[in-house]
Amino acid sequence: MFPEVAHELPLLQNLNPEQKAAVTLPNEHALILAGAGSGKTRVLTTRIAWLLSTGQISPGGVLAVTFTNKAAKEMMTRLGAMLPVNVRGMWIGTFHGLCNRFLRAHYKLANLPQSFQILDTQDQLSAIKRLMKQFNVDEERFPAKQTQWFISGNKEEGLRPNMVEVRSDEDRKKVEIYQLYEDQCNREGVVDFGELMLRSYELLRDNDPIREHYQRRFRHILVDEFQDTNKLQYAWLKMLAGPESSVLAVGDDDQSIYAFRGARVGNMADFVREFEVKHQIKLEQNYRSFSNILDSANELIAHNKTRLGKNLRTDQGPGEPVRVYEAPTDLAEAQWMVEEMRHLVRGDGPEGSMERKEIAVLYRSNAQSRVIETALFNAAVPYRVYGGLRFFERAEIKNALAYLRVLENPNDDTSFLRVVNFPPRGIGARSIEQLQDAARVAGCSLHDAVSATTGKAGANIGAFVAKIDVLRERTAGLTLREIIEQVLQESGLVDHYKAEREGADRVENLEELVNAAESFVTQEGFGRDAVALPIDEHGTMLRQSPASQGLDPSLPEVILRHAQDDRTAPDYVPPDAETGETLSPLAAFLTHAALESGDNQAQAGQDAVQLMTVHSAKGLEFDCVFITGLEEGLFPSERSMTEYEGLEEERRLMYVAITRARKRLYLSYSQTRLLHGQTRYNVKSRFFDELPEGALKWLTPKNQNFGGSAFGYGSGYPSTRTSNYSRDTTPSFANPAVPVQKAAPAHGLRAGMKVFHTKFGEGTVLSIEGLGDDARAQVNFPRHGIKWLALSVAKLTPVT
DNA sequence: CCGCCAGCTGTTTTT
DNA sequence: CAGCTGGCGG
Repeated sequence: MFPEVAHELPLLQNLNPEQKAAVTLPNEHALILAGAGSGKTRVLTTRIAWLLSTGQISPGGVLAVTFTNKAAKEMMTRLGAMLPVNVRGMWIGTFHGLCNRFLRAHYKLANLPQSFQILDTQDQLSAIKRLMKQFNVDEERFPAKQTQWFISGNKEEGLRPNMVEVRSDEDRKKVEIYQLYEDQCNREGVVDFGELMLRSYELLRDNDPIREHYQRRFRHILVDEFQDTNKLQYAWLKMLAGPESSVLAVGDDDQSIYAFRGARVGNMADFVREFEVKHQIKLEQNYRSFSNILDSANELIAHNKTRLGKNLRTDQGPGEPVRVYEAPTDLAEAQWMVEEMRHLVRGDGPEGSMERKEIAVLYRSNAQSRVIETALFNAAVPYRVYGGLRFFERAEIKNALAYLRVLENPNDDTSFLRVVNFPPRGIGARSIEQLQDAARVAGCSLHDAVSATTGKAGANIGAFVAKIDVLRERTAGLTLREIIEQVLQESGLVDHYKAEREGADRVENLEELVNAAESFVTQEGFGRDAVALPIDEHGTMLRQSPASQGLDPSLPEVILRHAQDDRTAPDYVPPDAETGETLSPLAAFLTHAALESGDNQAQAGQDAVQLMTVHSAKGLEFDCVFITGLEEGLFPSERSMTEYEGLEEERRLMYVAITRARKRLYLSYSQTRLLHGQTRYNVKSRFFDELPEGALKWLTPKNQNFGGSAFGYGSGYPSTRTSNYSRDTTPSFANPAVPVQKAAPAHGLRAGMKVFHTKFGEGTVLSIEGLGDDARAQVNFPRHGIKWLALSVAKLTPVT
């Protein structure tokens, strides 16, 4: 089948010209600049479906990579709905998930045990702490957190210890720790997230047959959220893309909000240059929001200097104006919001009632959720907070997993230490230290060092190890469910939490772990996350029986034909090519737990208002969105304001926030906010000055001061108490010039003001605290940095 | 060895 | 304000 025919495929119906162009691109590198709400995921999945159904590629030739499991799952679901193809056999997954799959397949070449386990961020930190203690590294000078950041940062740059540039003694020490950490991980047979990526990259780089095989295999590489890729991920993609491959990168530079964790928007420009990209398509048609919302987003983001350039448009009308609200306090802001929501849900607004789950409250930092939660709770409005600990990160779950990991791999010292005295069994720091010394001398794991330890100190530990070893023997041959049940019992975890006053939830979670394992086995089919390729270490593919290729028999003939040629698209766990050894269900489940940390909160099904940070809202959409705390120092955040780059990222963050809304958008801020136990006086965010006045509707007068005047809830509905202002609903509402009635503090300073100091020169007020003689201002002086100044002493004069 | 209390430190997050 | 960590006392 050829493109002319393909154009008639039902797949391509209802795509706009740009989308269609993107979906049917020739097999060459391409960059799709996909604006918010422009149907990005649809284009990606349709592209894959189109390639498959026109016979241009077989399922095994596709590699599609995302950042989150959620995105990967969505892609597979949507693809599965479009084509009767077994999506599990394709390489669709997260960067780390795919690297895991790759390393499992080539564990020998990667120098890893077949059942290597993955350290999450917590595990990594405790491994580093342990190591630093052991080597007497001064934790004052080298905080473990900072060391962790150093190590992961370098891995993400693709740098091994010997490649890190050393510019000071401190650097030298850090590199030394980095090296020791690597040795420790290798000894224990564990890898961290960065290692999954880095080792995959190096294996591809250093092994020609392997690289060439995968390059030949993956003729189509599709990358989602390309603007979020870091240096190593980019290098990895470059390594996988062969002369015959075409890379389709989809991204939006305006939605790059993860620079703080190593994402390089510059990868987009590099990609265009280094891959000699021939096709660049902009998806600017937005299917999500009304134009008042979209115009606001467009005008705001236009204030950024470094952009590839893109403007969203919509066919929908202006819709409602963007409502702006100023509150005297953070509590008042929250209460107003709750009141507003009740109207929306009750349905006395213009467009009928709204579901609670279609209302989202966004904020810059998690700390802001507290006041809002209080207000919602008091008003008995159901709500759900995103963020916080995910299922597999909870302490009780991590403890259970640690037992399981020690069963699977006795050399996993991190896990060993986590549970050696939990539940408490009389093993103290003293005995553990002894054990660690013994292990270091013998150059073995803690587990193996036990037999060498003698005396009283060793007795308890000996009992522990014996218990683990017995458990390992006894659970051999049992199902995953049975293994976990046994471990939960025999470890004493369940009993321990049952005895605890508030342990009921934890016991429940442990039971939930059994369920999770059960559904992992039945639904997922164990080990499917760890499908290895039937290829030997010379890069020779091993032939599979067609029946085992996991293909739906109802597939279009053309796909089947291709699939039969493709010997590397199985959907089951292939054994090791030499020994026939395969990953145990337990090891597979542990991998799953590390790579997919699970949902973060229960009661997902309930119709509840959604609370989350702007970051976690990325990729989601809601009928109604409240963006709260739009204050200088909060959003944009204080820390970002010193550098221009930082401010641009804050602006992109705001852009992401605005574009989450479909129908209704509220922006609010408060003059006063309780932060770190102190009242802070804030001014409204500069972002307000960057929005189109015509699209906004101020529910409170601009710059209103709340010095005692009666303050009504400006809900915008005629039926409720309103302020005297802004009752009309026309989108092009021009704000009347309201006289600024200021009861300004004696010093007359506000955050955001430029001031002059006789010694430090000109600076910007970041915040003001305290009243009267206690009043202090935090001022950022370009020359001298950020200073706190007592206003009764320092003479600051405003600069105009 | 366990529990308590003082002191500190507070963006954003996925894997 | 609050949650967490680490140090110290029982």
